[in-house]
Amino acid sequence: MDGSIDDKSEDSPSSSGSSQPQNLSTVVHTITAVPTAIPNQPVEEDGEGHLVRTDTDIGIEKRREILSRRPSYRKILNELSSAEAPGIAKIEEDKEEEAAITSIQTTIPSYVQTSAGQTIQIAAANQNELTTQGLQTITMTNAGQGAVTAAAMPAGTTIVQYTQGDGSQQFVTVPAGEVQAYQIRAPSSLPAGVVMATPTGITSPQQLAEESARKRELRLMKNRYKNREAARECRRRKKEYVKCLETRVAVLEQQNKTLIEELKSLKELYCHKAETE
DNA sequence: GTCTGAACCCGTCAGGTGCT
DNA sequence: AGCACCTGACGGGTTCAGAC
Repeated sequence: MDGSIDDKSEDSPSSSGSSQPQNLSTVVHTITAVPTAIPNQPVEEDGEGHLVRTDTDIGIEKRREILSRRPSYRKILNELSSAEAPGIAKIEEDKEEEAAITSIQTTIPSYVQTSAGQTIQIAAANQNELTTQGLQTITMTNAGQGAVTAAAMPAGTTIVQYTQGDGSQQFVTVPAGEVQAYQIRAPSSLPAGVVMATPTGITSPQQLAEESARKRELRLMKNRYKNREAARECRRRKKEYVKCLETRVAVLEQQNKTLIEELKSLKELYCHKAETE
């Protein structure tokens, strides 16, 4: 790993526990390299309550063993439901779920990268409504702006404006001169709603390097988004799986009770019969 | 009112798995 | 081999109940 991106403060405003859509017009540009914990290594307490990683291979092997034995929740649950009693729901991508996923996809933010390596998030209420046709640029003169805005934006800052399908307008700002250097396009390789801005007329190696770094960052961003969704799904399935197991336990306990009762009554019947004979 | 620990949720990363 | 997907682990945030 070349250092992870600590984007919790801005890239993930919803990390507070509520999974709301990310705020409109959020500027996403904090990319801080921090040492990441290496997961999947055994952990020990250091005596002060702090967790310290150790290098014992036992933990790794154990985990491998567990991993190699454990199929996905989807598989487990589906097997359970096919082999077991009714009432245990199969995990499948029903239409409701698909609809939900679609709605998530259509509300994801869009990103435009600047040449400074910053990523500006364009939050579109519906990605289908984010069209290049709706894009306009306004170059600020820095005169007569409101106090806060003027202070935050240097002269010549360009505002990218786009109009959404519902008529509402969104603005993002880009440092002077950068917008002119970009073509806004939506490549098919990006997730829905992610707009990539590519500089035109790149010639120098430095620009190429910058561009490849930008592409890498966009790819990572795309992966993170996908993985975020995947993690949500995984947790949902896990919950469902646990619920299913709980239901199964309850059913089996009830069966057990019934069988014990049956055994009791049969025993009594047998004893009674033996006495009379 | 403040502290604290537990429970829960979320995003991210790494590594495994299955498919092409 | 490369890719997409899945899931465990981790760290951080929030909420809430109980102790002081």
